[in-house]
Amino acid sequence: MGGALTAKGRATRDRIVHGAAEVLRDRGVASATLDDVLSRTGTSKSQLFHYFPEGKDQLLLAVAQLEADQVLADQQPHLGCLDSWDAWSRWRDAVVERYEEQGDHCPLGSMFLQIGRDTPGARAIVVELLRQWQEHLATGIRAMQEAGHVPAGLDVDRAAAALLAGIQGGVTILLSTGRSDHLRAALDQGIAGLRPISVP
Amino acid sequence: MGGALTAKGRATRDRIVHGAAEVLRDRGVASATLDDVLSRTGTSKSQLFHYFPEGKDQLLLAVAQLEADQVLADQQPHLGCLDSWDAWSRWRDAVVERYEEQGDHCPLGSMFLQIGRDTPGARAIVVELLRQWQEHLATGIRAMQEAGHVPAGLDVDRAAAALLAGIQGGVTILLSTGRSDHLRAALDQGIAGLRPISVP
DNA sequence: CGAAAAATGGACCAGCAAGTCCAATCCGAT
DNA sequence: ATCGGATTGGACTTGCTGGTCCATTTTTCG
Repeated sequence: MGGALTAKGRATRDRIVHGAAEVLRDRGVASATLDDVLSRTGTSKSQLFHYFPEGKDQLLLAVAQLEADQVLADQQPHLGCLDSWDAWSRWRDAVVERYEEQGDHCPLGSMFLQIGRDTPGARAIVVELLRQWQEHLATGIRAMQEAGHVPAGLDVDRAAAALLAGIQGGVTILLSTGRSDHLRAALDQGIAGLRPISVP
Repeated sequence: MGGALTAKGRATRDRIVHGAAEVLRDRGVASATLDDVLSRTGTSKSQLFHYFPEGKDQLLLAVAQLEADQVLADQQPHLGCLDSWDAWSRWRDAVVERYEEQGDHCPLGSMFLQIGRDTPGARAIVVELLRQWQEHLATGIRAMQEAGHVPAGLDVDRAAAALLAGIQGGVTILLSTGRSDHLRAALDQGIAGLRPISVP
């Protein structure tokens, strides 16, 4: 596995990972089998185990990483420049749209049930995703603070944490019920909480 | 299955369901087998399939219902009488404590990955749980409103939805990271959002 | 070119777990 | 007591799925 990977090999490996991601999206983690992946990607078992010697878990981990990267990528460029109320609003819409489109499957969430949350690699992926996500939010809030749009006294990290929790929960509920009301409410309230108190 | 259940039969059925719940908590849904349940409860396969003719899914569904009921029960009596700021504070502490103790497993969440979210029964259970939960919150907010502790103009259902989303997300993050910061932040901010704007 | 390394095909294996079946036993009602 | 239905025991079947193995082809590189 070291560095011995030709261009062809890398291509095959990528094909397997991406194909596996598709299969997991379609069939769900619980019922997706290696043979599904093989037939979808037109590869053989020996190839799969050649590139993922540790088997299914290793493949799932690779897919999890792929999906994790996608989560933040799908929120760009909005998430990267939260420096005006308008930008926050556009980001909000992007988040709602992304998860409404995603439908009723949760590529990342399901994966950790299968792999086990305490696997060294698995936990690291989700922790790192959450960290980066929250950092982006905090950066945005600080930018607003410096521009005087958000009260200076506001606890940035706490606000970012609460907002992130609201999103997570909103998505969870969207997955369970098919309705995005909670996600919208959480986003709106989270953002509203940043605004300075309007003195009548 | 109809009404033909003697006292002994009912006892056995209950023993199986509760034993299954224990096994799922210990081993996790993914790796729990029917044989685990049997050896834990000292029953035989024919008994299990006698009381759950539709097999494993039916058993999991029964366990899911059990766990769903437990979620709200564990928040009582606080959740039922959210009529003062002090009561809200006690409820908050109860929620945090409950989920900190629960550790890193999510009996309900994991179950739906296994059963499939679109199973007729599965979705109904979680939807009903969320509905009741949110209703309790809304009732509490309305009580506070009538007592004049919460601004009359506040959109109760929206606030309850956002708070519920925050809790869900906080718990999700607690499960993933082991830290309860987000849950606490979401609860605090959600409750703080109810308070009237303090005019300096 | 030619050898070594990488990539590939696909048959095969092993184990496990859900579900079936039938015989044996218990229990309540007549 | 006894008859019928409820309950129980546990061996057996069946299908699937992750994983192994080795022969073959392709690529790389001196």
